[in-house]
Amino acid sequence: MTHHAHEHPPPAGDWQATLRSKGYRLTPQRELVLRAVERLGHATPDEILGAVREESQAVNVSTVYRTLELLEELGLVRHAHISDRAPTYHSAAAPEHVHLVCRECHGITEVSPAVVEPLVASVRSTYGFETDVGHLTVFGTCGRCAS
Amino acid sequence: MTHHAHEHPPPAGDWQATLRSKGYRLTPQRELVLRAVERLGHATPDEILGAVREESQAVNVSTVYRTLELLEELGLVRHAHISDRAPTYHSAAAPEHVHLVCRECHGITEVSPAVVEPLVASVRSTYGFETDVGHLTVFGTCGRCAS
DNA sequence: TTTCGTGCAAAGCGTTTGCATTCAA
DNA sequence: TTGAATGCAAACGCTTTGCACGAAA
Repeated sequence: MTHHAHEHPPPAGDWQATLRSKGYRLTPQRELVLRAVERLGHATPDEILGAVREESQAVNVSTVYRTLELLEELGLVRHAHISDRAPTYHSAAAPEHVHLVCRECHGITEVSPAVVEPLVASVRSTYGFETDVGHLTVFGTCGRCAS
Repeated sequence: MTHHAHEHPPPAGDWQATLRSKGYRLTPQRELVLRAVERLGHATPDEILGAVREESQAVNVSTVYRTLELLEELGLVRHAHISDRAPTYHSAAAPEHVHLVCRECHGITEVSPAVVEPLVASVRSTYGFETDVGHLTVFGTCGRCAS
């Protein structure tokens, strides 16, 4: 039996059931934050806050942080450390991917998890280590900047 | 001709020449910080500060930060993001390695760069991307915690 | 009605900066 | 002697927290 970092990515739209099933309440703020994360793609807490505020409703910073933490715990969103600054959040419904981040131009390339499969298999068999592929960020220099 | 993230790891002990050759001054603080990084292995700026302070000489936090930045620019030290908190620094003289970090027990396993070679080769040929192997941190669940 | 969730404001942590002083060259 | 490096203290960016109020259930 194999292990995966996140075994049950909940179906999109089912977030209401996911919240309720664990006894959490359904609030407009939680919906707004989740929608913003889905819409923005890779966004920092601050960007999410900005997006939510444009969306007519005022939400507090601390609510954004608390909500992101909750949504991540529920497996609805995920985060990765793409810059040396704030982490970025994206929907767990989005296909899992690895980030290539260029140190020079700060460009981001999303690549298929297939690329890291040999690595995943290797550390699994050697160390029993289960890689969190969606969280993986590879730093380096992109093709344009390397030349 | 192959590429490496850092082609000229300066010989240990040659840090004085490395500093001088670029017009930087030799100060006791710089020596203390470099020695602390080499001694501690993987240490945060704060831990480095503590270690230096035990070593008899008082050094300011800002000097530690400025020195680490300089030493990294000179290729004498390197950093990786092992926790969600502060980065850790280690000597560039140490053999390059990849970090496996367990989300549950926070244990760190150092593995050979050979493990990521397929990944490195793949993104190089597909995207022309040159991976900074020494900076790579793989998050997941270690064998003990997974079982 | 009863908690849970939120807003607010303050504090927290890690890091950076401006400026006067010190010291390597 | 002189300018690079340091110490100090203040500010910074991002995140967390305590507490009173508000609103889901």
